[in-house]
Amino acid sequence: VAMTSFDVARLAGVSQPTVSRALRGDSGVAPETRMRVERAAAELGYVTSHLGRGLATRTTRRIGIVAAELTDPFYAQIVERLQSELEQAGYRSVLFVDRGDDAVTVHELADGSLDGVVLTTSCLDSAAPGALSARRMPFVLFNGDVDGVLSDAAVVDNFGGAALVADFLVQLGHDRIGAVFGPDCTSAGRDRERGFRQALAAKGRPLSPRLTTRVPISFEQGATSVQALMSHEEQATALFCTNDVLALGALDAATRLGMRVPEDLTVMGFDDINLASWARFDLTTVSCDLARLAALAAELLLKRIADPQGYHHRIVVPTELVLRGSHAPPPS
Amino acid sequence: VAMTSFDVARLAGVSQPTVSRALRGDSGVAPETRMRVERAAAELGYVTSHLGRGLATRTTRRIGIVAAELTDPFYAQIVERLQSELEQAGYRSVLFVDRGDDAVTVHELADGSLDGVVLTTSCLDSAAPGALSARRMPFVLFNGDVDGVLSDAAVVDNFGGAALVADFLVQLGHDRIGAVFGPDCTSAGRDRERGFRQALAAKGRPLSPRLTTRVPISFEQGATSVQALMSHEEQATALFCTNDVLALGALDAATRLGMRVPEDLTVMGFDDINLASWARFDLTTVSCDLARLAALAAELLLKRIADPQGYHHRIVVPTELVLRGSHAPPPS
DNA sequence: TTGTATGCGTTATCAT
DNA sequence: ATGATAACGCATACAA
Repeated sequence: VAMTSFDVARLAGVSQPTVSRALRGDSGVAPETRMRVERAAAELGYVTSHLGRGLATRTTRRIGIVAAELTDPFYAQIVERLQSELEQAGYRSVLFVDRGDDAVTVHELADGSLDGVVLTTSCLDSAAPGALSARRMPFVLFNGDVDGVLSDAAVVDNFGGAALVADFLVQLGHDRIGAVFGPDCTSAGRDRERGFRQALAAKGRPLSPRLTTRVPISFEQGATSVQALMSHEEQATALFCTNDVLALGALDAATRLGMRVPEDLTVMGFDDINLASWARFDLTTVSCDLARLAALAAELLLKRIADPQGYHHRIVVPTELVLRGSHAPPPS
Repeated sequence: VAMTSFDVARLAGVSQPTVSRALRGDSGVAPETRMRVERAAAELGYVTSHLGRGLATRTTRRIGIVAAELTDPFYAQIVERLQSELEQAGYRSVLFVDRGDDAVTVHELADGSLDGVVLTTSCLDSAAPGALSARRMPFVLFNGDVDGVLSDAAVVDNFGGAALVADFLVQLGHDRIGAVFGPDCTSAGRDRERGFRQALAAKGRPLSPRLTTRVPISFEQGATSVQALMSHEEQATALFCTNDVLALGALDAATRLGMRVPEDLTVMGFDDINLASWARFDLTTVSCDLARLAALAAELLLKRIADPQGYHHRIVVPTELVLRGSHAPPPS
């Protein structure tokens, strides 16, 4: 079932380059010739070879997406949005899963099989962005900044969003406020933590270290954090989890421990992922229009591919509080 | 930053084919030569071109995964598992999202950029499997059969699993049993429905049409189904949703309607996705080891790629009931 | 063990 | 408007 443009050419009675031109809709092909070629191609079930075209054009219409495990609903959601945006622009997505062990090397991304890369898991000190940059490989950072590398980025107002949470909790009257932070190696994690701490400090309510923990991001870690924090004698009345996945885990653990949310414990998240609005969670959180963020990231990347020399852009998407059912004033 | 094996060859003082051989670990290369080549390659930051290699070997080490939207946690989970299995075997995954509009055409899959395809969304009458088969393109069906096409497939015992649910509900004492079925165009949907109906009929409890509905598969559809079914005067006391995503939607709607699960309503699902075990859902469901199913599908596909002429295999994975907290005897 | 020559399937450049 | 020819970057058969 081998099929090349030569076969089509023979059947249509033209030369191979003419087949290439006709099938691509190149101008300067006689309408009648084009017809013949298209008919021949259809008859043979011919499909242009991706490899042949790629080698000749030095382009692949493929984008690498580096994400965490898709069992993390945050990543499932943004990969879905990125793939959709890229597909609409005629690009296919190659999925690279960063399972934390630095297994995604630059070699895999820079073997000429990709026109560009979306990085969604980069830390401040990650090597990939710098390496891609050095190779002139187009890439964009999704909600992340990296030290010392000029790059395009679409990021959330992480600092401001976290500050909104702090102000809100104080306003509700909470005094014993706890927090579950994610790793501080990412700019998102760092900024959310800083925003929260600074806003609390500004209200004269500095965060107690004993009501604070830092864990890898996962549903399970969110759950175990609650168990740990709630075993103190001085229990928090409100808990800020720096992202929704941790918050959902916290809600789950609270349920298992027989605590009522929000009567016994206020839980707040960040991201407003799909699950947050489900009735069983009804999570009060910080929304940042992830769909728009993905669209912006895709757009930045495609612009970079089209114009490798252009100025770099860093777009910040604003945040807002979404009040649902997981918050309340502290129990009296 | 263009870099070819010729550049490496020149720096190492050898011919281009020698570079190819040395870097691939081909036998018959002098250790000292190999050293020189490797050093030169490292110095230049050379990476073998995927397109060049692909064109020469007629192989790409890439697999297409056709799945539904990743916001469906079932698909997020299986794509994650498939990607992981394929990655371990040295293959990368290209993600194709079937958004229901038949947008994934065979042309996209058969342009020579993929060594094989995993189909997870095929209906009984889908065109893709037959077309891939005609083109001798390796593919495997994930939990699905297709009419009239010889193919490899890893499927769940859908019929048996659904029968387990029927027997269990009857045993619990339920009399007014309802069901939310998915589309009957897939073999999984069809078999689950048949298994459930036949097992109920065998117990002398045929399914009442008024307590039955058929909807596309999504969280939202599961929710609206409950609203519809529960507005009858004759309310069901137990509801079988033919997959967990529908069941989670049902739970969500039940919560919104102020119904208690399982006191007022028993809800059962099928698949045992990750979310089913979260405390906030605690869904009683049918488990079928999705991780194993994904591993089997990947294995079948890789075997097919290695031996295109081999016999086709259809592997059926058994099911078992997982009793959690969403079931109870009917309210008296 | 290594080098030479060729082919993989396209697009692009140049003639005609 | 079309055809001949040369890349694109690699692997492979063959020669040395």
